[in-house]
Order: sequence, then structure tokens, then C-alpha cells
Amino acid sequence: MKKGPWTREEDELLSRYISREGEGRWQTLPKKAGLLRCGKSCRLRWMNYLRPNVKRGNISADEEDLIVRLHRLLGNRWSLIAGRIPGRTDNEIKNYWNTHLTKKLIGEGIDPKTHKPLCSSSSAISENISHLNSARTNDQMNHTCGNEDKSKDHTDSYYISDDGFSSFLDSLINDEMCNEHIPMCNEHIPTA
DNA sequence: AAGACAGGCAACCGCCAGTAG
DNA sequence: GCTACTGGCGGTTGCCTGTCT
Repeated sequence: MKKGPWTREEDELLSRYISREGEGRWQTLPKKAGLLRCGKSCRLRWMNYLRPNVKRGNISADEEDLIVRLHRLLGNRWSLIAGRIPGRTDNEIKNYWNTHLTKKLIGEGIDPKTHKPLCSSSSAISENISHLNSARTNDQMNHTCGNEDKSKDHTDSYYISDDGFSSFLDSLINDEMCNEHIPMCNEHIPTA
């Protein structure tokens, strides 16, 4: 089973197969398409890169603003956030958040996890940025650091699954005053 | 010029939920 | 009710590239 970056030939095989047979049945797809990849890898490549409606290129200021607002509402629900931003994938948004927006928010004195103001002193802010920059190195040295609650992150206090919530979300996004009224991402939101 | 370092991003991993048998 | 299978998700890793020393 091959791993690592996809080649142009593999992309063509996958695209050609899906345009012929459609999406789905990822487990059997690689064999039928003549690919030496696992089904998950094929699905990921299609969803994040090969799909015709995937938008490439820089994220605009409007999109960035929307991501921040949606993250404030939803937390790290990348697929839900991506679902509100046409052409963008959850992976792309997640990467953008982790590499750009966390630093930007910290620079603005906002805690990217809670969206609440950080301690206002400049030394505290620079300390946070420095911590952020070193976090990756620390993680590589110690995989247990900060992972305690990772597996339990799905134990949500609310559920997002229907059109009611979608409308609810739309109204919040479009509400200029929403910042005054919305619950924080880790607070309870009743089902719509 | 070249080695070290950091940032960005594609891809992988492990877990969970849904579902068919 | 249970088990196995599958798709989907979020967290994490590792490679590539650009910048710095």
C-alpha cells in the first residue's frame, strides 16, 4: 500500500474513476481504479484536492472573518465550518486556522480557543506567541503533552444535525449583534 | 554556498457514529 | 443486542520550501 504525496498519474486515475463511477465505496475503489492506496487516502485526496468545486488559492478577508465567527460559534468543528464556506475544505480551514489565525488572534490579544480577551499586557501576548511557536517542538518531544482530552472531544453538550440548526447558524452569522448574544463554543446550545 | 531553522500544507492516524447482517 | 464494516472527523505528523545565519 503506497503512502505519501500523490502523483499526477494517481490523481488522473482517481479522477477518471470517480467521474465514471461516482463517489463512494471507498474501500473497493482503489482496486477498481488501479490504485495502490487505501480507501481513506483516496477519499481524502478527492475531497481535499481533486473535487471540481474545491477552491484553491488565498483565503479572502471575508472568508477569514467568517471562519473566525464560525469558530467562535462552533469551536473546532472544521467540517461544519467548511460547510458554510463554499469551495473550502475542512482540512484547508483547519490548517489556515492553526497556521495563521491563532497567531493573528493572539497578536490582537484574543484567546483563539475561547475568543475572549487575553491578559492585556504585551509581555503576556508575546509569551503566548512564543508558547505557540514552541508548542510544535514540544509536542514532537513529548506526545502526551496537552492530549489528555483529545479522545473525549466528541462528548458534546449539544448536537448539530438538522436544518433547524443550519437556519439558526445563518441567523447568528448574519446578525450584526451576534457577538453580544451567542453562547461560547463550549457552552450549552439547545437543539433547534 | 550551505547548513539550520521555521512555516505551511498535504497526508496520515486513530477514534467515533451509523448501519447492515 | 452484538459484531463487523464503512465513512467521516479532528488531531497530528512529516515533507517541502523559503528564510536566516
